Parts: sequence; structure tokens; C-alpha cells
Amino acid sequence: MTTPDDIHVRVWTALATVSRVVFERIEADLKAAGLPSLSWYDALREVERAGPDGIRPFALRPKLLLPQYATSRLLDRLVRDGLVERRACVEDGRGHSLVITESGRELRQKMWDLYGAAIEREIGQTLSGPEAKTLAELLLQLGRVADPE
Amino acid sequence: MTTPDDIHVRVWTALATVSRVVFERIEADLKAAGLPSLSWYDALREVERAGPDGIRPFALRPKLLLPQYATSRLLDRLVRDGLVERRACVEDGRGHSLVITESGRELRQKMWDLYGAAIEREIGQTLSGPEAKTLAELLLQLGRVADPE
DNA sequence: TCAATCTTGATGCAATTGCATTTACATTCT
DNA sequence: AGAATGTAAATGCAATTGCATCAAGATTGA
Repeated sequence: MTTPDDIHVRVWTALATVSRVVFERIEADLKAAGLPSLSWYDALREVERAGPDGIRPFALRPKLLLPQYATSRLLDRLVRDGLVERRACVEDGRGHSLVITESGRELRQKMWDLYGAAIEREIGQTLSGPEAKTLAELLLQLGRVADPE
Repeated sequence: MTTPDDIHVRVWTALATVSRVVFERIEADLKAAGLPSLSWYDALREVERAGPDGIRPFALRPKLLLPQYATSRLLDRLVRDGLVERRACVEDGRGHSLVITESGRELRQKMWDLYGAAIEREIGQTLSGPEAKTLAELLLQLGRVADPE
């Protein structure tokens, strides 16, 4: 086994700590305004983005990076609160399509007003333009993840 | 309200996604080996680092970035599993000092064997030396608290 | 065709978390 | 000293999560 390089440990520590601290500051903003958490936002965004045909839970799951049962239960809550509708699926009797409701659209927008401002505060105010660009590139390289936004 | 700059949104999205993906890969490694999760590791590391005098829960809490009750319950489990000992506190009758046990030391080392290797795999293999250095610096800059006072 | 298999999604149950509060001791102020 | 206030830590209860499994419908293949 290779002993980990100190700089790599420092990268991981900084990544884990900073992402958590920023995440919690943003969530605190939402909660202070009586709004639900970011996992609701992410789900609403994906369902809204899917448009009038909706999206199936199994297709939503990898976008949200959640286990299957967590996706199922998150959707339960969104449906219960009238933010999303389940529609019977013509082409597959097991499943259903998820479509955003007007109320869901409104909530997503209201959350974005705060969320976007929080991102601006947390990221925009601490990094210059070139720094932000470099950071985004290095992070994507680290995750080998396609840019989702 | 300021509309958030697209590059800032992309930084935040990449930060949130990548940290989560890497975190889950590391946790999966630990779980596959039958080892506990990173929150246990973090607590063991801080208690071990505190040495023979131990550390008080209220001092541990900010290091672990956990709420008070979560710290209390995490410690319950570590004590229940014989990894950490609670010792009555001479200077303050309300509290106690936490000291690592031999068994706790062994577990932390065993976890580190895997954890360190996982860091090396996730970080070391995807970034060059200068890239890692730059990333660490940018992340730390991002985490600096925007002083509101 | 129809049994075997796979996929989608839900769910029972135990463990964990979040919130609010409590308990116990310490400190401060008069 | 003793009441008021502050701080350390635990805990009751409801909500959420994780794990394993199940149920229902789709697909495959003899």
C-alpha cells in the first residue's frame, strides 16, 4: 500500500470541510426562511426541467445521487405537499411519470431567489473570476463528472 | 438581489457533486471492509490526538462540525463499542474527558490503511502535484469566513 | 405460451437524526 | 450566601434513513 501524499490528504480534507461548511450555510439560509432543504430543490429542478412529459423515478435517481428508496420517499413528500404529481405511465404499468405542479414551480423559484443569492455570497465574494474558473476546472477533473448545470 | 454569476453556480455545483461522489466512494470502501464510517474515524482521530489527558465533548464538537446532540450520541456509540473511555472530569463536575482505548487506536489505524489508500486513489491519481497544490489553496480560500462584523 | 428472470418502485423495521427540552453543575450578581 | 443566569451534556419523541425484502409488471427463452 502506498502512503498517501500529504498534499493529497490536504486536498481531501479541504474539499470535505469546505463543501460541508458552505452547504450548511446555504441550508441554514433556506431553513431560516422557512423553506425546505436542497434535496427538495434538486428534485424540483429536475422534474421541472423534464417538462410536461415528466420523468420516471428511475431516471431521476442518478441525477439526485440518491439510493432508490430515498428517491421514492423524497417523491412521496413532494407529492404529499402538492409540488409534484404522479401520472400513470402508459408504456410501463409498474411506473409513473413525475410532473411538476404550479405550486412546485413557485416554490422552486422562491428557493432559487435565496439559493442563488447564497451561492453568490459564498462563492462570488471569495473568489476572483479566474480563480473561480480554475477551481471549477480542477473540481470537475477530480470528479471526472460531466458539468450538470 | 444579484443574479448569480454562472461560473459561481458551476463552482458550487461541482464542489457539491464532487465532494459527495468522492465521499461516497471512500465510505463504500470502508463499508466493504466491514469498517465504520468516516464520522467515527474523525472522532477517533481527534480523541487520539488529544493524548492521555483526553478532550471534552464541547471541545470535540467544533472539530467534528456536528451539532451538540450528534456529538453526544456518536460518543455514546464509541464508548459502547469500547473505542473511547469517558473519565470523570476533576475541574468540572458536569463533564468528562474522552480518552482513546487501545482498541480504538487499533481501529483508527486499520481504518487509515484503507482511508489513506482511498485518498491516494481518488485525489492522487487524478491531479498532478501543482494541480493539487492549487486546488488546496483555492478550497481554503473559499472556506475562509466572510467576516460579517 | 408460460415459467424463470429482471426491473421498477414501495415498504416493514431497526438505527439514526433533528428538535426541543431537561438535568446537572458552574458562574455571576446582589 | 443564595437567586438568577449560563454552560455542558443527555434525552424523549417524531421524522428520516438504511437495509432487506416484497409486489407488480415487463422481458426472455424453451
